[in-house]
Amino acid sequence: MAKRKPTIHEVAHLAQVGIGTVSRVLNNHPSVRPETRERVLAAMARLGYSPNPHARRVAGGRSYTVSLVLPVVSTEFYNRLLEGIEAVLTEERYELALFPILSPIRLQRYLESRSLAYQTDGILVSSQGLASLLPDQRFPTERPVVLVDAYSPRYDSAYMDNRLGGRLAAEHLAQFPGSLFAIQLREELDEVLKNTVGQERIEGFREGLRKARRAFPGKHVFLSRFSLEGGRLALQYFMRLAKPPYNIFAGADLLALGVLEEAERQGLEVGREVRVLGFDGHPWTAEKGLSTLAQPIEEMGAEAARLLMSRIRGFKGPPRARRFEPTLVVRPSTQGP
Amino acid sequence: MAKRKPTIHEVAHLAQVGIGTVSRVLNNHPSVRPETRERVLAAMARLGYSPNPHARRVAGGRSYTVSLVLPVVSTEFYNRLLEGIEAVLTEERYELALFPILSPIRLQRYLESRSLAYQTDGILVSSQGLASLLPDQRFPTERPVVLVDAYSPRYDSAYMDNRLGGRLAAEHLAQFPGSLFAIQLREELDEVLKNTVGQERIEGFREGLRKARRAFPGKHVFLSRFSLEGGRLALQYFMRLAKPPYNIFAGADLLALGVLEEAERQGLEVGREVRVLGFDGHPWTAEKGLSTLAQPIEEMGAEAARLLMSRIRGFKGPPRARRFEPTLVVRPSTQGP
DNA sequence: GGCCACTTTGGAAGCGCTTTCGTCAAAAAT
DNA sequence: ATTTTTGACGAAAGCGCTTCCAAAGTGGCC
Repeated sequence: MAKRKPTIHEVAHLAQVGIGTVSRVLNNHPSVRPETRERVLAAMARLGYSPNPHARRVAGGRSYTVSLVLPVVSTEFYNRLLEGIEAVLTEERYELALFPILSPIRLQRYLESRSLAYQTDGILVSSQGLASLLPDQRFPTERPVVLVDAYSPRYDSAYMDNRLGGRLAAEHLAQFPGSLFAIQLREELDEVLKNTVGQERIEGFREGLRKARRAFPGKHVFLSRFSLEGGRLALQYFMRLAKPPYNIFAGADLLALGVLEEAERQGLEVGREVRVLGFDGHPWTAEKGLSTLAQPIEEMGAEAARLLMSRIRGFKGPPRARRFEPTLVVRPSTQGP
Repeated sequence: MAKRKPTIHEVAHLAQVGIGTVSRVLNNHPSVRPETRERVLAAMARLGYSPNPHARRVAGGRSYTVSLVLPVVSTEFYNRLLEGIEAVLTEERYELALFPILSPIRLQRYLESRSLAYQTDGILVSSQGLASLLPDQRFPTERPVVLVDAYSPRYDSAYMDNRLGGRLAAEHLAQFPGSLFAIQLREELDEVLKNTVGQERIEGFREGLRKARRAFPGKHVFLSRFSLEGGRLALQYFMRLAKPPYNIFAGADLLALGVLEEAERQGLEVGREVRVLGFDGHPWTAEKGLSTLAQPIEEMGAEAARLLMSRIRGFKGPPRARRFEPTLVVRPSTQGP
């Protein structure tokens, strides 16, 4: 009963043009007169037309689809990353297929799957952990690969300078009296999928403190999973080590939030006795008054998508690297109430 | 340079048959003589042929793809669920597209997307949280929907009887001396995406204890996120409430593991002073000696896939419900070392 | 005014399959 | 032995698009 979806022919008929012209409008081909394009677009709107992607694919010999391989970890992070990627792809009339890698086995299976051969014109691989699992030689199929939130000299990469973030954290916190502490993020996933961001951030922090000539003993680092509880346990641990004030660099916003909660429970005044700085720049940090290192995640995603599209279009140059910088956002949690 | 992939024509030529016959072999059509089928299969193997899915789709007018909408939570759970689903789909020569819903917004967007209209012949929606977000009237497109790990009278459902699991836990733990405790799982995600499994399990537990005439005050329930730390904090909390032995029903294996770790730190003997029962039946519970309520997750996934395939094939009956039961697996954590 | 070089357009060919239709031979029924 | 039914299969007709090619239109320039 459901009436068939309109095809390119109906649109062509209604707009009084040939099917070739309709197709050209669909693909943003330059040689269509503006007024013709208008007519065609109007006809498409009238009919509620949208192209059948499968037909496009078989005719065009391409999939018009890009896939994203991602570990399943921080949802908020990926939410934002996807925003950026999709913004670009939509413009390009491309679709996105997600491949959440829940285990190394799945990555293997994905790489070998027929999906790759047909479904995808290019592949985005996110996270250093997954990137390091990529085969050394060359990718199984000839599809271009771009790394996002990861770096390798062998592939185009769009990555975050976590080390710089650590240094900025150090510069900021070093100005306050009291001892310095850090919570290092340890990824929860499988060994093989583990990320290196936690380590990088701490290394940068250490580097910055050295430059500022501030003491930072090894035991002042608390290793924690990505969880609220981790932040609470960290503050408890720090309190056994030293007296206030505490200046804490948390490897992630969620950890910093845990610190805030625990500080309240312990009756410590945030911004004076406990200063804490997060990492990520999630929207909710604003309302919580949490200082943080904001990451331009969407921009990073968008740039990765652009790099991939240029490869799909045939770009052949050597691997390109795009570095993104976190920026310090100061809020009450590190400047008093 | 990459030589073109072989097509159905080459296979037909090599096997000395018509292209129609090759297609029939591909689709398990009954009217092909076994020896002919052999010849065709041999030819496909020789050429390394695999059909172009896009061409199938445009010619067949179907997508040969099913999509799974899932919240991103417990990785291990979904890992196993996917095993079951894919086992069935592979047999059916179907593919699976994943739609991890990272936020309610994304669900909305997905339901409205063109993807649904073309990419998918049917939809699996997992988790009660997502299921309850489905539109009340009817699904946007006419595609069949099957719920997995969720129940609704309006859709075919394959679901786990979590309440039964709770009752089994109660029966088992009630036989031991000492007080009874429970850790209730609270999902971490957005309010809207939250699951009800934690609540169901505890309700069943409560029910079972009532039947066994065992006391179970409200404060004996510790509410926790899905994390190792949650289990540790829970045991600390219970220790403030009562003396050993503790008989603990943890709403998830990971929480139970946290209890085990904390018990060791506190010097409590597992199996005598602390008895703990998990939920899920993950592979690693065996090596940890953890008693658990094993869920037939793969079977549930497979059954959901079957329900969906039958709908895709045109089955029109009223919604069907398939209930799956967790089974008690007793290990040292609840029977002494 | 006439010629050339673009620009714009219509339509046919083809992408690799599924499916329908008709044929032919073998099996079953008369 | 003849007719009818059935089963196996080849060939052709699409599926809805992209793209190529040739034709028509447009303007600039001498």
